[in-house]
Amino acid sequence: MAIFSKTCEYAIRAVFYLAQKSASGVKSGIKDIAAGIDSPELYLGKILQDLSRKGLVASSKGPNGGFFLSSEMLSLPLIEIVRAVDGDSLFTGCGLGLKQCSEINPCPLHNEFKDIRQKIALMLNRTTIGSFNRELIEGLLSLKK
Amino acid sequence: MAIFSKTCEYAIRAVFYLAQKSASGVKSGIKDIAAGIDSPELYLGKILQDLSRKGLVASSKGPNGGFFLSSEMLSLPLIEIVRAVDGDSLFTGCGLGLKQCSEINPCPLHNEFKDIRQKIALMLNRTTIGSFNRELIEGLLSLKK
DNA sequence: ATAATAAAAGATATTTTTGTCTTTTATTAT
DNA sequence: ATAATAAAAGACAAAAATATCTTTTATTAT
Repeated sequence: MAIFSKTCEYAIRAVFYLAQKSASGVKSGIKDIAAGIDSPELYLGKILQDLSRKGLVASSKGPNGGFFLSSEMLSLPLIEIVRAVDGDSLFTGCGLGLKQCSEINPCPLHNEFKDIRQKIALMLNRTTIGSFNRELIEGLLSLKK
Repeated sequence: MAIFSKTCEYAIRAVFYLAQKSASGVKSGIKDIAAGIDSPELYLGKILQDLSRKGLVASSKGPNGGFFLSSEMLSLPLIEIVRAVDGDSLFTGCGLGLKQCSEINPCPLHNEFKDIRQKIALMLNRTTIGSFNRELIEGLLSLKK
């Protein structure tokens, strides 16, 4: 198992890609993005449509159109993307899948998971969508393969 | 998304259930276990068969038969179950799904994930299958609902 | 106005995961 | 030996996630 769904992995890689392009004022078509992050083009289209409806990425149609991020979007924490795509089960769900797991009715790993979930949330909260622009532009970080 | 697959959640809950029963020398049938952890009976059968083949749980057929854990099994770290069911992608895979992500070719979240994966592995390494027997017997911990 | 471009939307297909059904095999008690 | 019990195994089914195909809508440049 991975931490994120495949859909969410594509979404995160796509917004990192867009962040880097948007910082220099460039819009990107689905084709570009899919090539840039090595994802299935049409599937990625669906994902970005969804993020667009939710206001986490911007888009414009027609010639010279494409997807891009506003400066406000660039400074959103990455957790917004994860929440939009995978929901918040990663941050609130029981590690053993119990619906009624809670402080007063805990599963065996309740406290252990509380700790781990919190660390994941903290990491995703302090990482903004635009965090890695410099390293991405310099080619120090990879979004594909 | 959850950290573990549903299959793995059932597997962990089942071994915790078995640990508690096995500590008092009792074998459990699939029906018992499924009722004890609120899981689909036949599906759980498959999961336990698999763990049995891999030597992580013991079983005997026929009247008075059932599943149980040896004392060695009781002291195995929980990570053995996770590895057997979900593989080790949780501990080694890239958080963004990149096949070739590594120290020299890192994804943007490489270091962040290294840290988190390590914490998960640590937790699963120091938790043994029998860790929670006392609390389970006393009814302080829940394995169902 | 028209043609070209690119996202949006809806329908469909494939794959993986989860769950069920049926038959077989091993063990035990009578 | 026989019947009852319980796991093992194989085939099948349903649901969810992932991926693709086709048509529509909006925008821009000519």
